[in-house]
Amino acid sequence: MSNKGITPRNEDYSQWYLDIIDRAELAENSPVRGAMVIKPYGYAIWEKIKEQLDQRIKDRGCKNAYFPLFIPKSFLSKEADHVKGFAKECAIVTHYRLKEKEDGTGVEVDPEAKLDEELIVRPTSETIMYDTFSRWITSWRDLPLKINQWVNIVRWERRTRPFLRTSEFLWQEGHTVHETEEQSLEEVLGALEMYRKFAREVLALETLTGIKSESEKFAGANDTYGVEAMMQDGKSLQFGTSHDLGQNFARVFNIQFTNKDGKLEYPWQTSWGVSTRMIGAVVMSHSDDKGLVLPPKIAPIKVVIIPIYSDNDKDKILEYSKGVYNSVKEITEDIEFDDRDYVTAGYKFNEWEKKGVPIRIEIGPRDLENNQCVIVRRDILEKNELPVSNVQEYVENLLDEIQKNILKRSEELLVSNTYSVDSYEEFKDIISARRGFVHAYWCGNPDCEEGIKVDTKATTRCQTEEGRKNTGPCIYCGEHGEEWVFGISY
RNA sequence: CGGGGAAUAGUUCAGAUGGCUAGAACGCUGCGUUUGGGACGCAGAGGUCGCAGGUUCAAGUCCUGUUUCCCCGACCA
Repeated sequence: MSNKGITPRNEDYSQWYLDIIDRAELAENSPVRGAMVIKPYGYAIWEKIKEQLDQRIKDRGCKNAYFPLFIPKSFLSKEADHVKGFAKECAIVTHYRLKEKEDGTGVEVDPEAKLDEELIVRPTSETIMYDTFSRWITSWRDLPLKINQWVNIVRWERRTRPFLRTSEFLWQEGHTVHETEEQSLEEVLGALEMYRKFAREVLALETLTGIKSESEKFAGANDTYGVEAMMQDGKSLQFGTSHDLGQNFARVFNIQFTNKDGKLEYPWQTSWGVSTRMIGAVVMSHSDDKGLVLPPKIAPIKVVIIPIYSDNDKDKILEYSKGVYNSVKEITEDIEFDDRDYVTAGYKFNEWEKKGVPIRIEIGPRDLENNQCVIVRRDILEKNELPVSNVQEYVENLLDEIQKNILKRSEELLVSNTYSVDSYEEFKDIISARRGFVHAYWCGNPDCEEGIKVDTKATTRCQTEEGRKNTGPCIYCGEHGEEWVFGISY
């Protein structure tokens, strides 16, 4: 299918996903919406992301583990606020066996095999992990405990959108337990900062980080912090969170430890996660009319080499370009040699651009003659001729340069779509005309927040550290308020 | 869960007022010519028109029911 004429501001972003996802046809009558198949190319992007983030998580002292997919219903009943946030959108296992239908037309659920206690397919793993933690932790010597897992989770969303909201998705969830409140707060902010830096350095995304309002925070947390990226249409996309859980879960799951003074205490906990939504953020932030633009650090294929030949010079050109291939391969393993002879060169150019491959090297008769090659960079689609002797060094620098340039564009997008307003009129004008991030004063009253949402569709995205210090009259009611960032969220 | 729309080839769709032996584009297969920006010619394969009833000499088209999908809200990462 063609993807010609896609504009970055076109809200039908699903066109950008053609190379990386597909849909699964699930059973008839299934209420599951938006079942997502991640294609090999899309999964390779995820593996790149995963590998680099996993290293950073381990550098923070976390160890990877795996906890069960199924959570006993009673676990979710323990934390009242927590269950309020998830109970309504869970998949529930009620039976454990099928049997053949008597008329021989297939299988049906065996009514004899009803579970005494239903199992919930994890929407997040706090409860199942903390039940175990209560047995792992007895002494201050067991702390801090830092556990991470890479798993799938299920949330029975009423409305799904490819990559941004699917009923099943992949993520990483980190869970830490600490002796003191200070240590846990340090962890919450540390994880948030890890995400912010990861977004900048690997995904080439400038983000806004800060604390969430009461209505936006995670059910069961004292405070939630978020990582917000800005899409090209000015809408905001939250792709990561970090929660200060306080002692809420420790109390209900009875996690206790004996401190250095011999006293029994509840520890302080955090949890934080990012999901496949990150891929959505990358795609929607960087892509252009020709397709994806992937930052080199997460591109499954960083360089593609396209030999251009006719029958009479085929062997010579293949041999020559293979030499260039071998040379570049010393820099990166993520390289593709596209010698398919059943599609034309123009078709290949287009195809690799659609997939967002950062660098393309074209080699044809002219290059063979001049001992050169043609290098095209995906981010700005600039074409250069280059002596083959310089290829290695040039490619290495260019990958770096592309990564930096994409980040720079992301920074500029965020800066140029960030506004400060004092009046509600001004607020409404900017939100409706440009969306973006709008700094404004808000008194903290949920009614004002809700009123603003009803009027403008904008919600509080987060409050930055400086924002807390800036005060002024609430744009909605005029009462004393602090500065918050508003935006329209995906 | 509210409000709209749609269901016909692998995909996107066309088939006013019933006449169909159901089409197009792209994709797919074969042969040949091509290959520096999505190549071209020729030949082919591919559909019980979402499902179930009904009206009619005749239903993709009209009626009833049903299911699914998409979009917009509410809810959420």
